[in-house]
Amino acid sequence: MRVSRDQAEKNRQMVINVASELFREHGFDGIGLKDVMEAAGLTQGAFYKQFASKDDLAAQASKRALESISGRWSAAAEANPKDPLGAVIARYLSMGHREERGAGCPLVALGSDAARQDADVKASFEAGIRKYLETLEGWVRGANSEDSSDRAMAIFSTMVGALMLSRAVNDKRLAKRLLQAAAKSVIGLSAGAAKKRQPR
Amino acid sequence: MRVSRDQAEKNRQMVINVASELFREHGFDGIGLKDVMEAAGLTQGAFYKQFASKDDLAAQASKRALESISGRWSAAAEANPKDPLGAVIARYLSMGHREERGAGCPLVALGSDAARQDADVKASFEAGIRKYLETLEGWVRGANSEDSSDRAMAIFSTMVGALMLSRAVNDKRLAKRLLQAAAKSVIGLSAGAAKKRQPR
DNA sequence: ATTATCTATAGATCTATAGATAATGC
DNA sequence: ATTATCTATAGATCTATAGATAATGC
Repeated sequence: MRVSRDQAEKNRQMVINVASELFREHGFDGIGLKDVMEAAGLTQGAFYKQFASKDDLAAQASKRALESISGRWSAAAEANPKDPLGAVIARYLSMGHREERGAGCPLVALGSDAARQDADVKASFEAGIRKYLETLEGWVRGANSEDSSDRAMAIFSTMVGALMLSRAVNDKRLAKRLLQAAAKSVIGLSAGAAKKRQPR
Repeated sequence: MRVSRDQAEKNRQMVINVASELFREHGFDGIGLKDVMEAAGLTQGAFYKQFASKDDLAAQASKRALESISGRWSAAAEANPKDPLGAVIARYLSMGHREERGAGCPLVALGSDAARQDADVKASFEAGIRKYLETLEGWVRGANSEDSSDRAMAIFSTMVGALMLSRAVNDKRLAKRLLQAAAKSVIGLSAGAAKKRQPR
């Protein structure tokens, strides 16, 4: 029954990966440890040698999910160095992303849930959010660095909010309009209509 | 044990009100019917004479929560007819709202959860979202009606997204910056920098 | 007579733990 | 000898139902 340390570590990673998907699909409270472990090819009993608690797994799975999407942004940006933001929003604000909860942005899939979780889970989310903001800031033109930072935050909020709203409605036409309106606005914001704002 | 029809209806309304708060605080899966009924001053057994299922209550409580916030927007707007949007975002994008999950915007508190619920719950959310967008559209200046509609959607997405992100992080300073950056952006968007867009 | 609410419970499921088992690592 | 995983289970909790009770509504 015992497996090698190498295999044990691989199993642990598999559990985190599987959990990062299942949590995004069903919420932290919507899926049990039994289902997670079985999806990873193990039984429930192995769980507590790998993790301290369900909350512990939630924090690690959140971290993994955020890193995986962060990786996708980098890839999209590299594939389109002239317009990285355009490449990212074309995918992020798409109906495809709307319908792909388990593999999509964890902030949208679990953002409301995260607010109710313990500090460790929130720490995973916070680290992920900082990372996204940093990346966006590099893609955005502002009057100064504070302005760029504000702009990145507004853009990110718009993206996250639009995708979440699009998933909360039944009507696909409304969902699509929400995504498109957000895309239009984000493009406008990134171009930088830095009018009133003076450097300090 | 039996109460009058009048009282029974009052009890039902009380359950919906209580549920609309508890769901926002703990999520649809984070609170049991026993706790909801007890918070309403009844016992668990009375539930199924009042509602068909937990999903049924979720749909009705969502509707109630969205209507209650919608009412607050109207009140804020009436109190400040010269700048209704300003009045609403001053409250919506505040740290006070961030810390008041149970009584705050249900889209932020339950948006991620709503995506996983049945069509009835989503219908409640959709109706609420349409109402907010309609209200916002009246407060926004656009080059034409389609443009106003797009603007309203982008503004609403920004507000919802920023509040959700602010709740998903531990650091209150970052939370506050997210809310302020969103407020700044929303004010800019509502003023209407309708440059490139020509009427059709 | 009807029925809103109560107590009690069925049956499923959830997190976490205990002890057995069998393969690894020394 | 150690330990990763397994089977089994404790104890709590969840949704939903059944039957009793007592007040309403006719």
